[in-house]
Amino acid sequence: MGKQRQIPSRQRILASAKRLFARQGFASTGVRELADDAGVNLAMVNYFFGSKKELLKEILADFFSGYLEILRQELQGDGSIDEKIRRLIHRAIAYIEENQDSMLVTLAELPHDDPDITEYKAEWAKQAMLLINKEICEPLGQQTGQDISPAAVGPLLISMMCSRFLFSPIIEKVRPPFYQQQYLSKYPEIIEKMFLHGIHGLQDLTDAEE
Amino acid sequence: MGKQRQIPSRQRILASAKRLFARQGFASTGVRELADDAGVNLAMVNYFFGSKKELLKEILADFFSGYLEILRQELQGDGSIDEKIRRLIHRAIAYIEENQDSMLVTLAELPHDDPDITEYKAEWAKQAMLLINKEICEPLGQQTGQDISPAAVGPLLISMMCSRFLFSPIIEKVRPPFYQQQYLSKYPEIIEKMFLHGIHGLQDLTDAEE
DNA sequence: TACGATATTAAACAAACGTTTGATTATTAT
DNA sequence: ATAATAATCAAACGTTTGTTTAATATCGTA
Repeated sequence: MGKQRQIPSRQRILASAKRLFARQGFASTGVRELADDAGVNLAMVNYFFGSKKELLKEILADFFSGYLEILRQELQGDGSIDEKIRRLIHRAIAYIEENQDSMLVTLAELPHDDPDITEYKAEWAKQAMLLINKEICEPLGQQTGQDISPAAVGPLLISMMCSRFLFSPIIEKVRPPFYQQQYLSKYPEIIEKMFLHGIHGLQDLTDAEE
Repeated sequence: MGKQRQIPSRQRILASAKRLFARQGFASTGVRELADDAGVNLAMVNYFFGSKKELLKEILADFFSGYLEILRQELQGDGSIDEKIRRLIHRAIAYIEENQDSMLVTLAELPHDDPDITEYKAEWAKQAMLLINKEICEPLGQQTGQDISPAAVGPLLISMMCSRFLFSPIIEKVRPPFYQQQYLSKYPEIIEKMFLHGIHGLQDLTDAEE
């Protein structure tokens, strides 16, 4: 039928889960609906993943580890702080765009205090903040004398990078008059400038590249 | 028993709903659990609100309209753009902090495409973007020559202001070493400086007030 | 007191939920 | 070809879901 025989069932379930969880929420998506969408039998979900919640955990863990890996690679590299931040933002946004659904699932589950999942999130946040503290907050503090908490900068950074994707389902419905195709391609640049120099730093992005 | 007789049932349901929806998610919170938490009979939820979803709608609509009202009052006031933005950010963050649970419910429901609720969100987003375009983007464009889309600025602004509250349930679990009481009181200032001048504009907030 | 309206209650409803089972088919290695 | 392993399937499990109903209680007002 519609189900592509090439792709193994496990991957199809995972792909459907990301899309459905992102659009309807984890709790609002039934296992039957998920199995139908993936074109597999109902029992296959628990066969491959053990339970519905374990499936969610895998989606979260995947997104977490991917983001953390980018954080490591780009922040521990060479160059000035600004250059590091620039690289990080551009790569992270590309990653978020590629894994948009996973990100939406992760973000929607962030405030929930399910004990099974809380540990994942806490461990991830801890490591991310350690990195940001060492590579951004401390160096920046030595330059300017201020001390800013990674507990403020970390959430701020990721919130800024995700903002477009969090609101895009809505914005697309308001298309005329405000949906401008142009700004999408400049999005990473906007976030980079905003994070470094705020809304007054956006001046020099209209024409010049970099 | 534990239920305070002074407060009418309808309000108690609403209060419990905000807290439970924020901590467990809307779909994961059963009507029975909600009724028990509020100390009312199961049937009272549908008696007052019609349905579980209508209850959610009321929470969303309340938060939406409150935010929009602040946007109107502060952006259409007197002063330079920077002053307007400053006022807006400080008042909006206070509002978000007061209605933290409502905000978390709203934010978690943002990406979901339930047709019943989508219209609410779209209408709200449209009006917010109209305001931001007229009072921020257009004036700023005349000053600096650039044109930035309200479809970028609107989501960015609210994402930045909410970042702390979105991650606070997690951050509190990572307390040592990064949870610093100090930064909480400076949070509105941090967001204000970040939005206007980026991370390099944070220098002058350590000692001086304003 | 008696009335109409509002509020509260216990009980029941069908539908959907996540999960498990045991049999059957495919696939792989011997 | 045969045995072992993995994958798929229909069916059923017991709960829990949101909602409704009809009876009762509470209250302000005439």
